[in-house]
Amino acid sequence: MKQNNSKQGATIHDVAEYAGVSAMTVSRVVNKSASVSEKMRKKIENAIEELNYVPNLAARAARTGVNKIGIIFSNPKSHNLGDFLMGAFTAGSKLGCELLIEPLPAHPEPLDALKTLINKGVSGVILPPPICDSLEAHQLARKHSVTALSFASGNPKLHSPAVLIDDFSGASAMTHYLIGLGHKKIAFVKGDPSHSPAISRFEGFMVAMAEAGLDVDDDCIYQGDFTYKSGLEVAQKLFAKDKFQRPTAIFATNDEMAAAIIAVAHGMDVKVPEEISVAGFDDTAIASTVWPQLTTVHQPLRQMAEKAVEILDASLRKNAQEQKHFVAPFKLVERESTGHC
Amino acid sequence: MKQNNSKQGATIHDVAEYAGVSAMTVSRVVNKSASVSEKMRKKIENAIEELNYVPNLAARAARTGVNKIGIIFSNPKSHNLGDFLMGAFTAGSKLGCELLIEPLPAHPEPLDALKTLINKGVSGVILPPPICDSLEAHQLARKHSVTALSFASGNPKLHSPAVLIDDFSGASAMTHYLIGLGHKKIAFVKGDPSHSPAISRFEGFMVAMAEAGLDVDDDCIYQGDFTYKSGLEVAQKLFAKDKFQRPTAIFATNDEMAAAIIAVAHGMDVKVPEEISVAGFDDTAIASTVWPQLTTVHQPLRQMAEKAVEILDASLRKNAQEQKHFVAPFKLVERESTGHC
DNA sequence: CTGAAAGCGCTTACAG
DNA sequence: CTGAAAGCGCTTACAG
Repeated sequence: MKQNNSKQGATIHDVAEYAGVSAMTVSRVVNKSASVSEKMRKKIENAIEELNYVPNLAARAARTGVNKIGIIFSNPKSHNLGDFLMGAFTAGSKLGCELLIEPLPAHPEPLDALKTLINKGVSGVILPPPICDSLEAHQLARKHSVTALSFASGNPKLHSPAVLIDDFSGASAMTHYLIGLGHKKIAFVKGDPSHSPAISRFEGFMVAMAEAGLDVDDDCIYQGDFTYKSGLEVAQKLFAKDKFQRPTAIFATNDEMAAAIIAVAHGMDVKVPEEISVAGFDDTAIASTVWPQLTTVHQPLRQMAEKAVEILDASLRKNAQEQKHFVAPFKLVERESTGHC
Repeated sequence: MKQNNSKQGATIHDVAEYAGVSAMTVSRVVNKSASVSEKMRKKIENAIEELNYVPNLAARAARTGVNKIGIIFSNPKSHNLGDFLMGAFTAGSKLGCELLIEPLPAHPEPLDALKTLINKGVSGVILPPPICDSLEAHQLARKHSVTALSFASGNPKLHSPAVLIDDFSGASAMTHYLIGLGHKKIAFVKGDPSHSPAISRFEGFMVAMAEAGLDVDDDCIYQGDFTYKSGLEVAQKLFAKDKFQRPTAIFATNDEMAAAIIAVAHGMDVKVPEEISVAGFDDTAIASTVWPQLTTVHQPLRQMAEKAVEILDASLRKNAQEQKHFVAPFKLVERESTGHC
């Protein structure tokens, strides 16, 4: 069975011949694995360009072994798993590394998931909240020479790689947006306090309100835990209030809670956004499922996952000169759940 | 950088030596690519077992080229993408084949997605509804000798491979379950009629009702389109009815619509399941997000995706004696949104 | 039915 | 800094 490749693809030898050097030197340039004279590098880079050379990952892997990267994730039912996996696997197949997924719920202790991955021989591992903030996890990884990358942490370790968004600024931007719409009395629903991004988002909200000279009453701050159900409970308290006492906008730390608030509003005949604006955070699938669709802060999970895999892959190669912390841009997504006051 | 493999792993030569044959013959046994005498096969199979031999996929790919499998999917925001990708990539990495994902929304015409994949050199492609039911799509694939697998079609082509659940029986089982709970007046929300599973599910409902000798009033059948919003609209009509005229249970063709119905019920102060039971279909993430959590029919997407990739991979190898149609078992998942009448 | 040889495209020592 | 040789583990012709 022959390879069914339309572009037959140039090999390292084609490049070598074209540039008039040995395959060895081409390999060195491609992998940045040793110094090559400026002159040769130029010639080779030109040949690569000209011949449209792309290294054959399978051949490389046959010689080198595959780079295994572990991924721990907490919630198999989460609404953003699809995006995350898409990004991770896109990068994985581009770079030719093997991805091992380890769901947290399969283990009694979170650290066991990491141990399992280490035993399977990973060279790096992606850690989401809250395990990305666990010192033990980082120590365990380091002990086994496994690079641990904090993913979407609100509080990344300085000495280890991280991919994240600026949660503080994201929340601040959303708050300013609501204020810009004329809202003065804005409620906030906190997330699970053990998740570091929840903290940063809350801080972003508070600081933005202070910047605008707006007070935040204690009774406008609700404690949620990121679940839909907790959003339901918050909404029930919120809408039990007299209409004129109520905040005119509510900003929830994630989309699931915001979606729940909309659901309750719908049932209590409170019009969204006419009577109350509702904003979420993350822009997961549920944000565009519910109606009215949620105004939220988009977290580019797909690109973030790609980047995380790239960083971990690079950290194992010689040319590991990648930046260690990658802060992805968030984006305010204005949909139908928010409006003028 | 050495491969960081705890188990160093036996090679084909180790197996050959252990069995006292040539590597060539081992390869033949492993790949079932040519006939080998019973005696040798036994010896070799024993050696493989004994040495715990697993073929090195990278080395194989270096020689053979990778098997590329295309995946078309319709909705990047769908709630079950995560499960699906997880299964597909699990199988992909186990079998050493490359997966190319092509989102439908990226193309003006659905067929363009397929053309793109064909141009990229896939040997097989996974087609979800509704494109799996398009004759043109199958013809196009066949014309380019690409194997097209229908995924979760309600109406798979007999001559081409398919992975699906028995939607008819799933819907029937759910209907019988509701009837068993004492419900007599059961409403049904149809799905997008261009999706073949929607049809089968409706038929399953109707037949089950007939089997139980229960009438289905025309005004108990609602037309939805699988979206949350359509569920919202159905719910508004439904709950506008007098309490004593209303059905005591409603069965929606998918979870999103069922979730919307619960949301409206919540707001109109109709207790679920005390006053109305709500059932969904698919068991996607949203089913266990909402509260009360949805009683639904679980479709094992992860395993189905794995199977689909396995079938497509096998169809390219010599030992393509796999069954062509794989019907995965559905499961009735009883949660809190349904109860006694 | 079985095997010795050559090669997939790349990289790792080893020389210069 | 550069290259000729050998080898990663497997499979494809080619012989017998």
